[in-house]
Amino acid sequence: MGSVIPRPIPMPVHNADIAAIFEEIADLLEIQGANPFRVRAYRNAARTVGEFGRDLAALLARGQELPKIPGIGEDLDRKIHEIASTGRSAFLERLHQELPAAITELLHIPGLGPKKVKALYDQLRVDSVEDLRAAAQSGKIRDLPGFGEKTERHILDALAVRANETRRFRRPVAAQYAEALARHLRGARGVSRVEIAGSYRRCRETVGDLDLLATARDSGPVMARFTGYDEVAEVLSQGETRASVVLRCGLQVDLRVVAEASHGAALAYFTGSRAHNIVLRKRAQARGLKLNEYGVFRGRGGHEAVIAGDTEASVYAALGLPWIPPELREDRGEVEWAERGPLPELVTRADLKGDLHCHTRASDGANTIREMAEAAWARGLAYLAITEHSQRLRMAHGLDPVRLLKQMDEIDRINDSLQGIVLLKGIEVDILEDGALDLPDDVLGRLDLVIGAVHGHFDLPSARQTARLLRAMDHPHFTLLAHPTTRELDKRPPMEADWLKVIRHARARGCYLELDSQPDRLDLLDTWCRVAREEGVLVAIDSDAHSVHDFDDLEWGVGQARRGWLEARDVLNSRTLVELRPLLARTL
DNA sequence: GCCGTTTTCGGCCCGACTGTTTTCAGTCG
Repeated sequence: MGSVIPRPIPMPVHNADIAAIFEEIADLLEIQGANPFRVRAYRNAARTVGEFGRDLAALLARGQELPKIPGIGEDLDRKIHEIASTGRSAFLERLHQELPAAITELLHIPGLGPKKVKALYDQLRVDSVEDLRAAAQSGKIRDLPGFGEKTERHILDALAVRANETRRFRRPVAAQYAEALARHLRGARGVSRVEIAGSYRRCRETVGDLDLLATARDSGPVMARFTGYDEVAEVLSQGETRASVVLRCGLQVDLRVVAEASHGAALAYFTGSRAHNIVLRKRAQARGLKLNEYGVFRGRGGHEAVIAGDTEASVYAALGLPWIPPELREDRGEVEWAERGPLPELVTRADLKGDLHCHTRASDGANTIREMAEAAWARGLAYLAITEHSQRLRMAHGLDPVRLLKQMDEIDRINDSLQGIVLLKGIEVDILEDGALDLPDDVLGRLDLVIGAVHGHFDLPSARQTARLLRAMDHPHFTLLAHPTTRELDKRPPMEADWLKVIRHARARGCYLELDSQPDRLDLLDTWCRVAREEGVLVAIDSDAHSVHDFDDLEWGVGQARRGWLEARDVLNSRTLVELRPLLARTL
């Protein structure tokens, strides 16, 4: 048989692919010294497209128009069409003829920006990390104009660090370092408060660095206490009001010290996001005001008068806005919303009345049913669903019908003797490759709720994955889709599926989506939480606890839900047990 | 490249720190 020449199959193009192309165009234009605002237009477009809730290529493939997206004009609209249909951009390919493709990786080395990268390329033909290392090691860089011995050494240092990869820290891990350091700084003389700002305060699932803000009359003592902290491995920079260090764990921490009168403006500024800050500043400018980390000012030159800055609320008020919760500050339309009407009253941990997903020793958990019930009760929960794995997950000791029926009897007995908390009978049943469920109907029908979950075949083509999930939801006893996209941070990307279709199907079938609070899952993702809310599908914020300690993870899930604009009423387990029961009964 | 209750052209967020300079450009957040 002759060899078959495979025809190129067009890869599905996702918003992230379009964003990556725009980001690369921005990098190359910046190195070429293009108009910085043109560069920014591409970067903004990359961010907005990357975060956009609907898959743009899929939209276009169905013959629909692109929705109006702020920052996407005629030209970028055309480029999105091109990338969506071909997976490529002719403009990017033209740029690649002018500059080597690998050169953009040089921009990611700390200390090297577009100007220096351009100089290295023009004068030493450096166009890759390997070239850069060779040039630095042979001492050629120090003689370039604008460079020097220190720059050369910093490049070598950065390349050495790069070998162990700059990593982001999970929020709970960052929390341990952040809280301890903040406590340490609060002990400095003259410090009235220390707060953790940045992406940490915005409840991002991971943080790249920590931003601490201290309020003090005199910055000296707190600066000294910061750089002298015994976990500091290196001081990157240190001035009067600002310093950066790297902790031994590799986490970078930036500290800013401001006066009491600037506390609110500085807290807003260092909480970000950068895109949100830019929107606020433009808004200030449009009102004849100036906003910076010291306050809101009216007037110019030597006649500036401060009109706000001591609290965040005063800053927002000066711009004609209500205070916006940090979790919403991503430039995803929050300022427009704040202007037009009330912002959502975001769900809090205290709103959660129960938890619909946990495991015990019967499958892969560490504790008994009673221990889990008591731990949940101690954390203020009034109901808890026991949801073991099903038989297919042999490794997790999944339950077959016989063991499940036995456990249901056991739950009945324990419920009789429990005070203050009620156990619900459930299962985390495997959704098989074809969308069938891993246990027989008559058994599933006897449970209070059925959580369906994908634990294998993660990489089916999008259409098949979607069909699999829809079929599972069609099952008459299906209640809740667990960790819907199955992503695990640093381990497994979200599955490919038509999530809008999945969400709408959940709505049509009267079932729900889960936000799994485990720190490396935090799945449903924030942007899809928001779509679920808009589509009227309730989200259950569950711990997926495998031990009594894991109920504390609910805090991380709530943070993610807040980033997804969820209010208590959008959350299934904000209901009391009496309100919940009818919602668990499938009627559609 | 985008955008318009000042504008279809001319704007586009702001400040700290470092290193290489000798008054400031580049980088970063």
